[in-house]
Amino acid sequence: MQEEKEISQAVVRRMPRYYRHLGELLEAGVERISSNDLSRRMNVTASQIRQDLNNFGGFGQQGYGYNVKYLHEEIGKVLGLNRRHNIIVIGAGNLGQALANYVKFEKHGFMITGLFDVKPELKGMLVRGIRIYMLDELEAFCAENQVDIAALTMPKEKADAIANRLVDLGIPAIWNFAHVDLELFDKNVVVENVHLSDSLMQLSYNIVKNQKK
Amino acid sequence: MQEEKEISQAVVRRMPRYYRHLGELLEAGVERISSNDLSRRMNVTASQIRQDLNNFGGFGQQGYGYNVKYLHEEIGKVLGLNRRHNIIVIGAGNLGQALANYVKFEKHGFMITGLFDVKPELKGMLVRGIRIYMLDELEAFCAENQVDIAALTMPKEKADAIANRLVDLGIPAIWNFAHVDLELFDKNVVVENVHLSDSLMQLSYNIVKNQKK
DNA sequence: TAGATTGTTAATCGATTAACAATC
DNA sequence: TAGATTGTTAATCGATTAACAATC
Repeated sequence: MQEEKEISQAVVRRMPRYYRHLGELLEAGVERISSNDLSRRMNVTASQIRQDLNNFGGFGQQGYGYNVKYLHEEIGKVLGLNRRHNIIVIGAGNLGQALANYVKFEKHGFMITGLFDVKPELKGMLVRGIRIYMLDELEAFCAENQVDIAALTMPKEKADAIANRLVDLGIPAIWNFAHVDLELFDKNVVVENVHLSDSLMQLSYNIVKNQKK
Repeated sequence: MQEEKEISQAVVRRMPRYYRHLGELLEAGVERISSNDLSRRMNVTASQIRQDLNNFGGFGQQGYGYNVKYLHEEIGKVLGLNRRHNIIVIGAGNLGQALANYVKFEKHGFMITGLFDVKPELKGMLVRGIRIYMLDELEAFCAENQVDIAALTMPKEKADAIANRLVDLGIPAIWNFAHVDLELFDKNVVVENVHLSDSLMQLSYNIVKNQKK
């Protein structure tokens, strides 16, 4: 198969933001938009918008601009939002339950289908209709249900072991909230980190910097 | 005052990760480490590590490497972790309460001092000892308590209005979990976005890409 | 001292911006 | 057709990597 030109993660990181803004324009009833108008709205250069989009296809039309509905759909496809993703959440603590309660994800095809924990008192509980299983039921669950993404919200000490157990089960992607860099033996598994502490520290850095001015 | 050389956000984003790894080394009783050993551990180049650190000072010693404890402390100072940051959380829903329950932040000086919501039934409730106030008590609270960071976890429709109210109150930084790009009239306010949906979409992109191979 | 490893300058690489021909 | 705006090539800018002299 022809090797496609690798698209940089810098570009990929920007795509959800385009998708979001186009969704807002769509809701506002805007039919078409030029890279220039979009650039003003998003505070990026028009040039970057055109470059970014052209990594995935020629979605615009000279003299016209971009059709909002069409571009929104196409970016959705690029991001894989045209298919369903089943998510399990490992760790049914506050963060795990918060994720389970977050309905917005479903709009884009991300469905949480199970929560897992080790605390016996949680067994069988429902969070917004989603069942909490015991961690030792994980293998059985995965045998019967397709799982596309596992979100890790357990303490960092347990993250590596469980992550590799998930990899063994053939789960292709990990959404990691545990405060470690996962060490996976299968490098093909996709990992996306959400390190809230790191984010706070960046914020803190910028506060201190700002106060020096 | 002498204008300091601006440090790129690319560098700033990497600092919390250095801090974390040095913390782990410290706990493991490691006394010193060379950029080369650290680079192997973190999967970055030794050259980048030395460049990054030298933006903030010469923390190492030729022929020796870096003293783990010292470097950890210095990066902590760079990130502003040597001072206390008071955080209020706007929106006492699942995510807001999950943040309030997250004890780890306190270790680095980030203290949540209040939650705010509009639902009357939440008024006066405690989450891990932290009180939930009504949103109309915000001004009074800020008059009596120093607030360094406001975390926004309310629905996106309300985010802009509340964010600008916070800016008016002189709060210097916003940790934004609402799914919008905030439009602030004061550009000096520091904003750090945590867009969970965007993160999921990136993950989704990479899953689809991986499956094509 | 000899060996190790930093701090820093120079070289390379990649990402962003500018420019413009193509074309709707 | 004339005007607008894309898609794409070329130029610039910035970030990463390599190299090495300084020095512990």
